[in-house]
Amino acid sequence: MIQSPLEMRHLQTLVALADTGSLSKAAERVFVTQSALSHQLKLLESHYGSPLFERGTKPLRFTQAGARLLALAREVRELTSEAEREVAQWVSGGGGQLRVAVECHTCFDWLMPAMDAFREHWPQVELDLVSGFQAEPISLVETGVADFAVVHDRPAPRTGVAMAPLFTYETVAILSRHHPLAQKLWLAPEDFAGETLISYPVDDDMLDVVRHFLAPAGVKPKRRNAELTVAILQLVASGRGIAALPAWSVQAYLERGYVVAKPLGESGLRCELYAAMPESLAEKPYLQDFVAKIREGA
Amino acid sequence: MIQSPLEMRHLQTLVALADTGSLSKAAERVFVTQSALSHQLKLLESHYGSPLFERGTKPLRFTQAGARLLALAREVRELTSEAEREVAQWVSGGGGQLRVAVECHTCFDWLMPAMDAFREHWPQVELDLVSGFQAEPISLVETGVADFAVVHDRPAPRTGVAMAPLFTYETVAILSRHHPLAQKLWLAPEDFAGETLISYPVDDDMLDVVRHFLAPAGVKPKRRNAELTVAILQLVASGRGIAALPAWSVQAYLERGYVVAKPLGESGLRCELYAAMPESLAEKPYLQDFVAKIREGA
DNA sequence: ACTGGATCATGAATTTCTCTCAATAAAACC
DNA sequence: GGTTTTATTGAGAGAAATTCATGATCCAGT
Repeated sequence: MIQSPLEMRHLQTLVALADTGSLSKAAERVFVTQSALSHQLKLLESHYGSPLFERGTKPLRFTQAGARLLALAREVRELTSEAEREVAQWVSGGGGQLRVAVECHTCFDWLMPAMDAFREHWPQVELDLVSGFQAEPISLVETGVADFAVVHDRPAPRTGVAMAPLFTYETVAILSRHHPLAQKLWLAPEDFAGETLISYPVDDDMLDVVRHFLAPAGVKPKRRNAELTVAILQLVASGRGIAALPAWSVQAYLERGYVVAKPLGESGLRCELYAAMPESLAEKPYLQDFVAKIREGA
Repeated sequence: MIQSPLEMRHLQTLVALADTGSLSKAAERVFVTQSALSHQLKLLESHYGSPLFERGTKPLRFTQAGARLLALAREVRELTSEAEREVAQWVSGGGGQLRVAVECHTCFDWLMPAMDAFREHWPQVELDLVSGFQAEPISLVETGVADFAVVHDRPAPRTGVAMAPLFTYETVAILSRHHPLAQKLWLAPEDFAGETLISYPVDDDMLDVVRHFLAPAGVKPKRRNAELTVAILQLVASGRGIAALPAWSVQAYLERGYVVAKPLGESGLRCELYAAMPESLAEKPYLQDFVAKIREGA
C-alpha cells in the first residue's frame, strides 16, 4: 500500500466538493473555511502530481484523477458509516428512541428523506414525530418530551440541552412573474407594505421574514395562510400576494418559471438551523448519525 | 455518516495489530512508539464505548467490535491502494523500471512475495534483479545501475541516494538439539571460539553475526559454506557447526524441533534493513509502493 | 508464591499539523 | 470598468498526536 497523505477529511472534502460544485460551498458543508480546503487540495494535488479538478468552471469538473478519488471517497464513506453503525448498534444494544419536534413546515422537505434513511439504518430505534408545531420546540427537549428539535438561529444555551448546527439556507421572496416588484433586483422591507404575505398558518415570530426582515423595519403586511407549499405557490402565481420561503423548497418551481424569487434585502436573508438535543443523548451514535444525514441532505 | 474520529492511521494500526498480534510489534511496523498506539486505541475505544480487543492474550483477540473495524480497515486499505495505484499510473504514464540489488541471500525469502505482488500491481514497470551479490549494492544505486538496493544497518548518507527503513529482525544462532551450547539461554561471542560457523558463501563483513557480534569480540571461528538455507540447516542438524540466520527464515524448522535457536548475546542481535534508492526516483509512487509491500511482508 | 522480563498504560512535554486570519489575486457579473 | 464573489497564499495560533519517562500489569519459570 502506498503511504499516502489521504485522510478521511480529504474524502469528505471531495464528496462535498462534488455535491456542492464549489470550494466555498463545500467548505460550508464541512464546517471549515475555504482557505482550509484550498490548502488541503493543494497538498493532495501536489502529492498526486496532478490537478484533481478544473477550477473556474461552475459547477467544477473533476479530472480523471479527481473523479477516481471521488469514487473512492464515496465507497469508503459508505463502508465506514456502515461498519460504524453496526458497531454502535452492538454496543448500545440496539435500543433507543428518537422523538423529533419541528417548528417549521418547510423543514419537512428535507426532514423526510433524512428520516427515511434513518429508519432504514437504525431499525431498532423508535422514530416518532412529536405532533403539532410548537412555538418553542426547544422546551420540549428541555422537558424530556422530545429528543430532537429543529430550531432557528443560534438559541441561547440551556443547561441540559446540547446544540448542533445543521445548515444554513436563504429564504427568498416569491412573486408572480407579472408582479411589479418582480423587476427589482432585491426587495426591501418597505416593498411589503400594502402587499399580502402568504405563508403557513403559524405565529408571526416563527417566520424568518417577519422576525429578521419585516419586524425590524416595522412593516406589517396583511397575512393570508395556506397549509401546503404548493398551495402557497398557487396563490402567489395568481397574484394574490408575496411569499417568503427557503430557496431550496421552491427550486423546482423556479426552474419552470412558474414564479420568480428575489433576495430579501441587498445581500439576501440567510437563516441558520440548529438541532437541540438532550445533553445526555447528544453523544449517542444514532443521534449523531441523524444530524449527519440531515447535513448531507439525505 | 457518523462523524467519527476514525482516521487512516487507525486503520493501519488495526491491521498491524492483527498481523503482528501485539501492541509493541504493531508499533514497530507502523514506525511509532507503543505509547502512541496505546493512546490511539484508548481514544478509539472510548469513542465506540467498547474495547476493541482483549489485552493480555497472545496473540491478542479482537472483540466483535474490533473485528468489525478490522474488516473495515482491510477493505478500505485495499480500495485506497487500488485507487491510488490507478491514479499514479495515469499520472506517470505508467512507465518506469525497477532494478533491484540485494546483498543477502535470506532476503529473497521476503523479497519474492513482495516482487510477485508488485508485478501484479504495476504491470507496466519493468522489474529486474541486478544479478550477483554485490559487496556494495548501495554503490550500484549511486552509479545508476540499480534503482533499489537492500542494505544492512543505517548506511552513511550519500548525495543522490535516499534511504528508507524497511524493517528490523533478529538473527539467532542455530544449533543441533544435542549441541552442548543448546543448554544455554543465550550465546556469548566466546561460545563460538572453536566452533564452526556455517553460512552462505559471502565475505565476513556481510554477515550480521560476524560484523556485529563476533568481530567486535575478536572471535574468528572456522567457516564452512553452503548455498542454500536448507543445506545450512542440514549441516547444523548433523552437528557440523553453528549457523546464524534471521529468525523468520528458520521459523518453520524451529517449530518442528529440527534445530534450536538461541539469542546472540543477552538481549539478542537485532538488525535493521534499509532500502537505498536514487533520490530522483524515491518519490515515485511505484517505488513507495514497493517499499510498503516489503514492510507489510507481502 | 515470588521474581524477572516483557507488555501495556499513563501523564507531561514537545513536536507536528491543520486551521483560521488577513491580505492578495483572479474571475464573474452587472 | 468597477464591484462583488471566489480562490490562493503566507504567517501565526491552536489543537492534536507523538514521544519520553515512568509506573502498572501480566505471565513464565523457579
